[in-house]
Amino acid sequence: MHADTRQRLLDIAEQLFAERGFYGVSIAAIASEVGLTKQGLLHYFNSKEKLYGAIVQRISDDFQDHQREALQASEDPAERLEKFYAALAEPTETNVQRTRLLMRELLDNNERAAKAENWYLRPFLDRLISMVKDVNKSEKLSDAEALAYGYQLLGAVNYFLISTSTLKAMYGAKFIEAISTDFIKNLNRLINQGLNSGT
Amino acid sequence: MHADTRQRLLDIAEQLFAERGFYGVSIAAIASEVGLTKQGLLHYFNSKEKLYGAIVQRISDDFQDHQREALQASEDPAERLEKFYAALAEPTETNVQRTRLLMRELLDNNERAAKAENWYLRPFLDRLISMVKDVNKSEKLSDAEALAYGYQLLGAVNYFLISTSTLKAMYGAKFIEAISTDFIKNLNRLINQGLNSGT
DNA sequence: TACGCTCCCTACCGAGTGGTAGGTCCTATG
DNA sequence: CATAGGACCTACCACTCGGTAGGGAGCGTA
Repeated sequence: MHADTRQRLLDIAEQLFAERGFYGVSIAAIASEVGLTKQGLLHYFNSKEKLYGAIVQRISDDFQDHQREALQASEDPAERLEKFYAALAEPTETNVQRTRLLMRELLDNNERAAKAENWYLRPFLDRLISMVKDVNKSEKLSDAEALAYGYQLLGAVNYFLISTSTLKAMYGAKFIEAISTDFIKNLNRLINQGLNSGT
Repeated sequence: MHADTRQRLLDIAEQLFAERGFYGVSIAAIASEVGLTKQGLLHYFNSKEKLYGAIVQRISDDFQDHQREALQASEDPAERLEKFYAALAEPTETNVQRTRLLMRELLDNNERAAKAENWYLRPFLDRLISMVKDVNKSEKLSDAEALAYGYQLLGAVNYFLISTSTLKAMYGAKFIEAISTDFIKNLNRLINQGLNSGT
């Protein structure tokens, strides 16, 4: 019961973990933000790791949902890919937040990478590979080529998303908004040109 | 004096910070790795922040040195850009390590972003803008367009670098090596096509 | 010999960490 | 009305954190 408190816990913890990282946030801080004591939190998730894991899982699930939606959004594979990346690049607050968190996960995951065969993003990437391969079937891209290509765009989008706040402070909000526009434009160009003009 | 110990301190701390993040490493852990006590470390850098700052500064300086070298490596602006990104993408251990650390900095910097006008990467980015603009002068790219473009490639390269270890665990080392080859190939194609085929 | 300086140590501090033990209140069910 | 269990509390545990105080060994200089 009280799934409400549980949700709020996840929401706020997600935000804090995204901003400060796993070691940068104490469960006491999270709890107090929700209006609980540390032990109130531990009542729902009996360790810090469990809480963190639940958050990553939730994000991963949502990501795959969005990916499935993108698959059904259009008939044209190229357009599908465009929409997919456009959705990823959307500078929503929660989107930026989650990208930050996943980026941190990717960095921290390095240590425990041994168990990464079953990494939560595996199905996400597998689907990405097939999406890319669908765009230009005549070329018969290998899985490696497709992933290399899809990962470049993924990196471009994610890196830009987590940079915007810093860039804004550096160059001013207006300048960065201009960049955001150019960014998407450029991205779509890369998607279409990159895949249609041979290896 | 004893610049030797100081260097070893910086080297090892850089490695640990890159792997586990600022809050993930204690100065005691760093010191013991070097063969010192915590207080031996504090003799050289009288706070954790100072140590971390020195590391970021050192990386930043080296990056700009490499950038300057790239500028003098070739006469052709496009080729210059190619070499520049190729150098960034080199999967050296130290290169990967430093990319990880800088990525973490970028994530953590969000909180203290207010003071980012003088961020250590500012000159690096400014130079990048002019490098991109040099490639196709006839088009007269705006600064925003140039940065959007340069940043996409920057993100693609950096994101891929920090991902390799996880990807290897997921898809196997052989597959990822294949991707690395395709990655550079693809990157160069993006550099040339992206800039020469109109907005 | 005396002095001061660099390098590095042991001992210690206050604050904060994740987690446990045990209890109280509230509500739903019998 | 009794009881069981979920939700949440206070109090506390053992431990780690970054940082300070102070001292000692080895050195160069006077």
